[in-house]
Amino acid sequence: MPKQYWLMKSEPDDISFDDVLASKGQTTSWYGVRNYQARNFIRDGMHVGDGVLFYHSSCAVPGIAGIAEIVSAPYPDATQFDPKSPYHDPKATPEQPRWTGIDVKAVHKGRYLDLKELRSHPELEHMRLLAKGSRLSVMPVEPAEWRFIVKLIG
DNA sequence: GCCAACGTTGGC
DNA sequence: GCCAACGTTGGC
Repeated sequence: MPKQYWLMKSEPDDISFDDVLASKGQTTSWYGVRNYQARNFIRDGMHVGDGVLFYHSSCAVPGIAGIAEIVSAPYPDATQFDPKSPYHDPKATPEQPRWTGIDVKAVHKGRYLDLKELRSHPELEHMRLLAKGSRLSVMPVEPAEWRFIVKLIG
């Protein structure tokens, strides 16, 4: 399985890249994805060792905050079973889970690439993130885009 | 807070 | 299966 690349959005007011860097093992459990397309990318596409662009959304300066890595297999997102969680799904059961989580480790923080800069590079004009109306919180990144962005981050 | 774009729900 | 109504995302 060749290494694949992903972009994952987090609201920094909730969990920022720095928060993950500061946490135990620099690793966080990615939970709360409640969109089927995004879920399918996690459940069916992600493997240990895949690269992740950690994106900050719904904040003052949206952009790519750092590089991360998938460090677990996908597993049922525990918050779906928790009635007290905002991510609770009454239709999900442990026997028939509906939503998927995965462990993500922060590996490198370089220069912050804000959205305006991302849009300024012709090399990135076809990024799914930048497509009109794109709202997915988890999406694939092309290897060429990944290499270009990693170079920019430094 | 606004609003465009997209996803989901539910009546029929 | 259609589609209107509603909810959410996320940049600005």
